[in-house]
Amino acid sequence: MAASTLAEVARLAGVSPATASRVLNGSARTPGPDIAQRVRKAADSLGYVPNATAQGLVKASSGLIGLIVHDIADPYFSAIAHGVQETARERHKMVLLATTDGTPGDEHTAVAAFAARRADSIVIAGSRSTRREDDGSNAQLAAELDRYCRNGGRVGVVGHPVVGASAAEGYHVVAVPNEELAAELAAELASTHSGGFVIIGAPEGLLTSDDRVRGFQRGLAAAGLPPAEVLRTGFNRTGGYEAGLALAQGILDAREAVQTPGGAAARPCIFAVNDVVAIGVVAALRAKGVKVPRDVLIAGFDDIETLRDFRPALSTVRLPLEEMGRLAALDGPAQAGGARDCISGQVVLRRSTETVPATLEQ
Amino acid sequence: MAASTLAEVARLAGVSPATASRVLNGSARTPGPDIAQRVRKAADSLGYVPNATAQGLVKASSGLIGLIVHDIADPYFSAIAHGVQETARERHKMVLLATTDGTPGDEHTAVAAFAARRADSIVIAGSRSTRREDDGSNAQLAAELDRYCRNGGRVGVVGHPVVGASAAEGYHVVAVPNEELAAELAAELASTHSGGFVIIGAPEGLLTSDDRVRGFQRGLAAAGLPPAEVLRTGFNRTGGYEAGLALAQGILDAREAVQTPGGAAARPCIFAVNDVVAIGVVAALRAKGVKVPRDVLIAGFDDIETLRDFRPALSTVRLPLEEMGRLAALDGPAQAGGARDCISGQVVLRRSTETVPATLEQ
DNA sequence: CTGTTAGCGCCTTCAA
DNA sequence: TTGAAGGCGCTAACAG
Repeated sequence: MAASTLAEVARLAGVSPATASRVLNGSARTPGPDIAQRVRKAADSLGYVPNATAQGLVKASSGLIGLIVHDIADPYFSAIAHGVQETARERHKMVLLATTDGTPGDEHTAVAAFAARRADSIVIAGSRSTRREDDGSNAQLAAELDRYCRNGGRVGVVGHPVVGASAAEGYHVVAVPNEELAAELAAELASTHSGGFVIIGAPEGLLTSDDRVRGFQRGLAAAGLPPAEVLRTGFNRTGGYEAGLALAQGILDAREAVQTPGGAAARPCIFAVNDVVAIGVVAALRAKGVKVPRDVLIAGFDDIETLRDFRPALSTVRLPLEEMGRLAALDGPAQAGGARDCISGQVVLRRSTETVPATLEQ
Repeated sequence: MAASTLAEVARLAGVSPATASRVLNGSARTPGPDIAQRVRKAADSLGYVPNATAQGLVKASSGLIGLIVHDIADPYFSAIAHGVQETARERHKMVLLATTDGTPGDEHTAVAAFAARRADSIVIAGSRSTRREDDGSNAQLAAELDRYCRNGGRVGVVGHPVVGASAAEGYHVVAVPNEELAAELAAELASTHSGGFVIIGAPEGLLTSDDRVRGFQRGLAAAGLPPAEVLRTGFNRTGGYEAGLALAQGILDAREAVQTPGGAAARPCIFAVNDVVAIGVVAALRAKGVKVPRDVLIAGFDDIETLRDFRPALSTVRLPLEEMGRLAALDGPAQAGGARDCISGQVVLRRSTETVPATLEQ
């Protein structure tokens, strides 16, 4: 049994569908007050719910914002989703959700699905890749987005522009100064830490990770330090955990070795390219008996909500995740001219990189 | 500029729209191979994207699943959302997201919006309330859902049935044995813990919280213990934090007092009605210098993903959150007969309730 | 196997 | 101010 239609309401109210339509939606001005009353009563008694699908067909706008994330249960993405949702709310739109599990090939499918539903705009979060194996997916995604924009759709991307996408009308990037912030972080750490540095990054070709690695190295260089060793691993907690396991023994050995000569000066400092990875690293280290910051320092990136109650308190770079989502869901940058909003982050040092003498640590 | 239409494709291919439609979608069987080829090429060259809106209008199904949560950034809800998304994926549907910030009044609005978009089904997560002030919202929500179901919509609710909703066709509850599990938890804790118990619950009338409080008390009673004191606070981290602050001084005082007589036997055990609240409590306690489990034991409920890396490891009741979402998004219970699926949970004891002698603790 | 016809529910010209 | 007519893009019946 289908819902009642505008025609039924009109018939019951003894008016034409057109009139009913004018009353029930804000078409210019509501007709005669008496008529309006009748129509409204009829609609009410029938439990009339306007068919947004049909409305969307005749109007241009569908009132939908498409959102693409890797995993909605990941705190990084759910924070961004929260921001997108806020924009949607204040614009009286709804959010359509698609998840890709990080598979680039699924992105263009999602875009096509959104385009098919005539979403007013699309927000893409999640790291871009320039890896050889993703060339095909990138091309497909770029083509799909291009077409979508050409048809009047708006696209907001969090982080990097989609690889290969032409800077078409309606294409909008919320840029994150990953490199600069990573450099700042490195500078801050270098100012208090004298030991070696290790970077735990995602596989090369993941732009977000690459930027952060590059920035961190640049920061070290600027401080006159040698480049950090780079470990490549999965861009998630599991990847971090594996990297942590790989590092643990070395750290313990080094600690033993140094015990004799003098002090804990040699404890290394780890930079994980995001908090989720950092958390995985810490978990592995803890499992192996390595203590932070006693035996090793560590910093992450993003400042996800989870960190609020994570111990040891993790040094990181705070990103305004919700605002990034909010901005990406808007139709374009605040200032006209370039299709690019740039947000700002902030280095946040916490206990995980405190370099107080080891003897004072528990 | 609008996207190209089926008619354009048909014209370019020199066939009728009907034929083009048959080729581009799986209508029975694709027409002549040569024709099909032509149509496909035409569609390709025009960058044709079928208009799902129009398709939804003529067909019954819109391919949409509506999901209502309090806050998508809350790990409890994002885990459920993940499950819903999984079902959506395997059914080739998309998820429409609505958030209410816990405001019951927003729920019926969201349902109406979903109904307007002709969502195939709606999933509602988030605690039901029987508080007086929510009577109106409950009634509106029940009415809206009823109408939606009558029109052929399917509703899946996580936790409690919507207050006042008639058990209509298409209405489906994924029941959580909150009371039983809380009782089990109490029993387990009572078997190793001899001190007093304190429950930190949400305001009375929030069904999930009420069930857990009741179950916990029942479990204590079954173990021959007196009922726990119940503290009412907000059903979120902030509420937990405030409750924690309120408890901290008393715990410290009690600890001092007991120091003289004998041992740490009197340290209390806190049961927070969910993990998020428990985390807030722990944060407050930590800020006040109260250590867990040295000075106080604490357990939560849900086993959200965040707990994986939370220290001290928090005792809790594990709920299959993703599966709950998955089930709620299915059209009905596995076994026919009653519109009710019941999932099962499991008490998980971790360090936060370990009762080893205080002297062995760090 | 293909093309024609008739709507799905609604809005927006137009004419009255 | 109100009603009638046409069409948004697509599909499902019918014809041919």
